[in-house]
Amino acid sequence: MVTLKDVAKRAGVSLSTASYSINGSTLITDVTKQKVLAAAKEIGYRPNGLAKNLKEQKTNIIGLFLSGFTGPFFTDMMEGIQDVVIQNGYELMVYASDDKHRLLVERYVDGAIILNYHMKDSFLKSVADEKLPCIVLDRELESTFIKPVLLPNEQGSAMAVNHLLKKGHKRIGYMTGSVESYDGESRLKGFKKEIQKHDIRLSDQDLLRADFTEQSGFAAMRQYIDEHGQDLPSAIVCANDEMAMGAIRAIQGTGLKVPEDIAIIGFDDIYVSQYFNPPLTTIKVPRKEWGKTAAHALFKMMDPDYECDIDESVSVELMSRTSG
Amino acid sequence: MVTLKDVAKRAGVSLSTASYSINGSTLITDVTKQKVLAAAKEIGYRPNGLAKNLKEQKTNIIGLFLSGFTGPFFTDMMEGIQDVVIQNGYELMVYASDDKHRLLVERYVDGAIILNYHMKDSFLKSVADEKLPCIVLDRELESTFIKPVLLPNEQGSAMAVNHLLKKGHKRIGYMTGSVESYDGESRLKGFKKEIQKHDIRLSDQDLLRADFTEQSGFAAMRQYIDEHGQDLPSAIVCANDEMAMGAIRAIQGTGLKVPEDIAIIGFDDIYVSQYFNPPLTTIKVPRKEWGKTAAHALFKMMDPDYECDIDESVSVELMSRTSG
DNA sequence: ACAATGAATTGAAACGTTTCAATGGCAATA
DNA sequence: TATTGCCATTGAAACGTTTCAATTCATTGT
Repeated sequence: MVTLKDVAKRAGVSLSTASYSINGSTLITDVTKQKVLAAAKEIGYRPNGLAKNLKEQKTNIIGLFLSGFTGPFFTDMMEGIQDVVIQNGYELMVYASDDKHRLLVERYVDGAIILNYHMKDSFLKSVADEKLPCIVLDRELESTFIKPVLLPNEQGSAMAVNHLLKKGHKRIGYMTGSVESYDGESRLKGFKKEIQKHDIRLSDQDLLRADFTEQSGFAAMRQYIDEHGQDLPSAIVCANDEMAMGAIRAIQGTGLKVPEDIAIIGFDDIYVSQYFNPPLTTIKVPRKEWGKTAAHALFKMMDPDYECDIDESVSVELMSRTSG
Repeated sequence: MVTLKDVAKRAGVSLSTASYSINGSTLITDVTKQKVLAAAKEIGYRPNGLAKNLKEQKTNIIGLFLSGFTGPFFTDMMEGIQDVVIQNGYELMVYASDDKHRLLVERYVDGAIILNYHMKDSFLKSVADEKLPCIVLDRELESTFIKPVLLPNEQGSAMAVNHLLKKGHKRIGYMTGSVESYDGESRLKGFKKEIQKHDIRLSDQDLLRADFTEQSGFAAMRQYIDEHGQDLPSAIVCANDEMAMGAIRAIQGTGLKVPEDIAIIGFDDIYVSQYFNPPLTTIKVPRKEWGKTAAHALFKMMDPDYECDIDESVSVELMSRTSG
């Protein structure tokens, strides 16, 4: 491996001069600098990031920690984060883990954005510190070195409920996802709150549980219809679009019509939703903006004087299409 | 920052004993080991990955280097790669860059999978070496430390052409993406080859160029129809599904019908395609398997004795739906 | 009782950088 | 000519580990 030492030897200067030259210090004369640069090029020198990081106690990398790459939801958000991170002279590295979270524990990053239900609150608290501030996107945890940037899930659910009430629905069901998901649980909470607010009774029977995938939505709905025959709500709100799509397919499969027999509202407004048949009424989440906001918040933690150009807070919007 | 030194001091042993204990060496007695582990826990010791990596000249990280996170295409592939990488005791880190590619140059990874048209062949050649083998997914470059794992694009295009010929089409157009894309160009090449093989004339006019996004497909098609009025091919093959969907929307927008007036075939079989209206006929790319194959190939380069459990080669399949 | 064996522990070098502090040389000033 | 001050360069320590080689110490065999 070609090291700075080799470059220095070749250029006939000391190690430190070589280092200064490579890093463009003003101390070094141009002629020496050129000599070093030429030598580096000749022997194909590449700086060793690991050594540099060890010395500087800093990687210039921001980590995005996910529980998995699955689902169409995250790419927009990554783009948003990436934009801001690059703009600040850092790199973004995306990482999915369910167990040891090594890259976080072992300080591979200068800051982290967390959207990973596999990480326990206590784990995050033990890991976040001055040199490694964290933004959490999936829990309400807050401390000196941990700040949440959350979606207005409850508000979104309320929008969906009100939309349906306005259309005259009297009995509204809900399909929720896995319990581990913060977004899932807070969407459910918002739904229940708004239902109560309007003095509507919500029987346990009308609360379906699936796991956010389309398949699970399909299966849950199919089973629900099998069990409760003709005694169905006239509308169902789903905790995400994929389950909504699964539910719709299940309903259609039994000969019922959406939205005529059962209206369905989703959440997220993923790309497919507008093309689905029928086009999905849903709560739009501005994923890219969410990512940007998170990244800005992170840089603000890393540098209290940091100036965000645009720090929009995350808001949510009802897309009224055909399905509900 | 709590270091191993602190742990050693606290446990009343030497630095090296502490290190051996943490790493579970059999040399150390259990009682000492426990003492060290307890001390580590008490003061909240976390190993410093950077220091470790520097010493070991190895990160246990595999990098996936993309040009961007955009588009629905990549998540499946990431999953495939992730599975294999984890299974081998490594971590996967995903990274998008268009310029300096720092994480690759500075040896942050032990191996790399490349799908990034921003990286020049010469750059890759200069960067790949014994300690950093590369799998390329987007070019035919091959050397001792670089191996390609490619999609059978030409074969896929041929399938599409033959499918259309069998349906009686005599004049088939093609919508291609940006020139930088290997997949795009080889799909085009396969199309031309198969067309020639059947002695069909392909006028330049019937070759549309867009940039792989749905919008660009829409725009290109719209303009094409505006310009060439009634003189249209009866079928068009598109280099990916997104453009196909854009093209279909443009066609439908002028009152024409798909597939009755113009048949459309896409490429990739992204998730949306089956739900599109009309459901998209397309060439299915097994993205997850592609990822797995690439990862296996990489580990084989990193260790010639590496045994893959399943090393399927990548194949492609025509999904005959409604659009073409 | 003493050397030989072996196990447990430790000292110290190394990984490739950055950067502080020290050095050397040279021109300008006195 | 001797002193000052500046500038370019260099030596050496440090970052937190791992691991080879050396050391200590108890145990065994003779």
